[in-house]
Amino acid sequence: MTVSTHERGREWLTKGGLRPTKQRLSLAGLLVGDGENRHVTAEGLHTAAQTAGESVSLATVYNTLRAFCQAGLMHEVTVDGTRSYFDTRMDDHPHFFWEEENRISDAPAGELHITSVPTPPAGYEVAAIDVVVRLRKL
Amino acid sequence: MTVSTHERGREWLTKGGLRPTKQRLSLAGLLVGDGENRHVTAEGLHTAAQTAGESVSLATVYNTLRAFCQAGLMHEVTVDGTRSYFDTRMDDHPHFFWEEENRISDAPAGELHITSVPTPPAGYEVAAIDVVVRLRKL
DNA sequence: GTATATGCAAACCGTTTGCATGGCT
DNA sequence: AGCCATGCAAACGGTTTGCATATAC
Repeated sequence: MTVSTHERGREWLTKGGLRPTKQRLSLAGLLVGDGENRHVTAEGLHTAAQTAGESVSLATVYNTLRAFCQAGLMHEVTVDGTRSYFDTRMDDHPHFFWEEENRISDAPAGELHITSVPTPPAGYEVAAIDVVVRLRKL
Repeated sequence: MTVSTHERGREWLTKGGLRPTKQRLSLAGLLVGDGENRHVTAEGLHTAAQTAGESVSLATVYNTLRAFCQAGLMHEVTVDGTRSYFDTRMDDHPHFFWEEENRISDAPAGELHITSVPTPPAGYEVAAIDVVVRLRKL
């Protein structure tokens, strides 16, 4: 388990052309170690690292997440002005935002379809379409 | 012009059940005085008020925008973690986000259609669907 | 008169940065 | 050896808050 987790993290870093330092391996392991997509906040990932006994400073978590995004390994998702969310899944897809838990997750595939994307104004292109489905407890 | 601007602002406040103080009338006039929808940041509205010769403190702009939202007169739009945008148009509609100008506007009506909204998980309802089309200069 | 809105400045919170130290290749 | 990542703490920027004053009803 630990072995494959680390291997996966290491491969992931290699794919992004990033040097496999101890902290990056720790964080990469937490993010992609089990092959699932993950949605984290910097704070949350920092806590997860502490809990796992890894020593990574909060500043490094921020820097590392930024490096992962620049390397094309992750995605920043904006759903709430007060926090940044980072997603390991790279294709453009809709998210659920659980308002009372301050949490995001992928919206079930195929349940939301966008037809007829707006024509961008002259001189502009559509960089991405962010879709956030806000969920509220009944 | 000035007269009808003020009247519109006053009516708008009344509709939200808010006391028509001098500052609220100023801001309401700037927001809905010409009957158009507006997308503002707190900072931007504050500057607009200054320019118009109205004296409103930044804290009051924030408090007032929050009051307008709570009263159901406006909407907060999240497109960028670093700033809050407020929209006078109340129906659920997609936005353009102009990345290099840090500005939002309504996406042209009818050009984006969402079919088959995701089924909310048991115990939850869909509060809103936020759609942001990010535009980048070519 | 009473409740509520305003202004100011200070607190706040998530995020970023400067700089010295330590690790990777 | 040289470059780059890390950690810490301090700076940062947008937003909120506490408290005294002023205003609407």
